[in-house]
Amino acid sequence: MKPLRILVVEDNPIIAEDICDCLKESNHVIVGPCFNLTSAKNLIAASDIEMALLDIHLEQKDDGIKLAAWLKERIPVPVIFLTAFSDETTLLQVKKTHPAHYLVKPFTSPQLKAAIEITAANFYEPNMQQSIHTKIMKLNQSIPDSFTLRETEIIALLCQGLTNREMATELFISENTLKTHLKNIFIKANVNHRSALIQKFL
Amino acid sequence: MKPLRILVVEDNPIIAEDICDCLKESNHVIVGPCFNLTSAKNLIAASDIEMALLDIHLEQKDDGIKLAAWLKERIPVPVIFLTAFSDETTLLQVKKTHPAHYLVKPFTSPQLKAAIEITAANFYEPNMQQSIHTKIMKLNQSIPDSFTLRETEIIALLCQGLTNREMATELFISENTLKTHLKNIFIKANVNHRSALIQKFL
DNA sequence: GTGAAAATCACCCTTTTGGGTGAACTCTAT
DNA sequence: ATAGAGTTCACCCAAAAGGGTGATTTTCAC
Repeated sequence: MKPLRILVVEDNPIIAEDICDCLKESNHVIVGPCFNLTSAKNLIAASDIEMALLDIHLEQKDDGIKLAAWLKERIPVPVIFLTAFSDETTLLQVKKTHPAHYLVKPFTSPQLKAAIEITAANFYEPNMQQSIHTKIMKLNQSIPDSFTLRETEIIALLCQGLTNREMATELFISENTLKTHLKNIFIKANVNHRSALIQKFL
Repeated sequence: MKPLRILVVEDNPIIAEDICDCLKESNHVIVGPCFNLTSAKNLIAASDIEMALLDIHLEQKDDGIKLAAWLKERIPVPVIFLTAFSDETTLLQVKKTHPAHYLVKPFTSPQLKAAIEITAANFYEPNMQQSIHTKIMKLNQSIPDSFTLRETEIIALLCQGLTNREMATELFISENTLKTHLKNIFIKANVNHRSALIQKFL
């Protein structure tokens, strides 16, 4: 897989070393390691990072969580927490930051590697087609008149930013037919142009 | 947290028992446990599940992955893999299914609990979406000619599915001016219609 | 086999968008 | 002061999309 620039924030030097060794094996570029909030923020400002491995307990008990929240506001980057804390209170805070992954210490090198791989795949190789279908199905349950199979296909293509002609070609139907479907879709989704529809699904 | 109906697929009875004990502690409803592909599919058909804990190695080495792929096509449900396999080949397959979490055996009860909590939060308490402005800024770094302030404003509105007239009204400028901006945006983003633009950002 | 739903297609007409050109009027940094 | 970037606006034309009506064929459950 493509090497990523990964921020490492871990105040225990021994664990930090382990993490860095593991990252090096996978050919990732380590940003850090750093040991507290301020140096982490400086590092983030200085380098483009693509993933963050954060320890929760730094100077304060919840610094890692604060950092994750701060990061979330600024850069769209997946966060993996690495922590010994799995108590209810911590978890409640953690959940709010919607981390990509959560590793409870002690963890093994394969666990870390797997977590990084999965996270990277979910974040950087999203399966667009799939998720649109999923969203349509979800919406189908809440809408009185649900979409037919053909209609969901068309919505999926539409959400990829295709024009009517492109979609018609893709589906081997005439542009007129496609427009008919589109009209029905708009009525069901209660919108009157494609942008609004895309906005609903994407 | 709200109890979830969780499908458990694990062919090792001892581990299955451990998992179920852990789920019971957290007040979740166990669907299963079951031990192979077919019974899992039957269970899924019979009951509405809200999460799936899948062992990868069932009868065949990759049954869990197949099940996850099958599930993904049908029901929008987060999947957590529980497995001893963390080799490259397995991981490659796993990544394609975009699981919510991945636990390498042996794992502890707190690890499992944390994984479930995080997964549930990510899936059922959806994260506040990254502001479009943030995404634009991110894209700005990778684009030779970056967007101006006014342009980012317009992109943000466009991504909300507004028409030209609506955007012009919103920004107190004429429709012609808006169109000029839009033209520039399209050139910079290298697209030739709004849907493709939205798709790029949303 | 019948009826309903889904999918296919053709017109027509209006509105919206996309794209080209040209031109002011701010700012701001040199 | 002035060059350049950014914002504002107008006009024109062509292409695409939206919306209405009507009709035929498939498909599938009853």
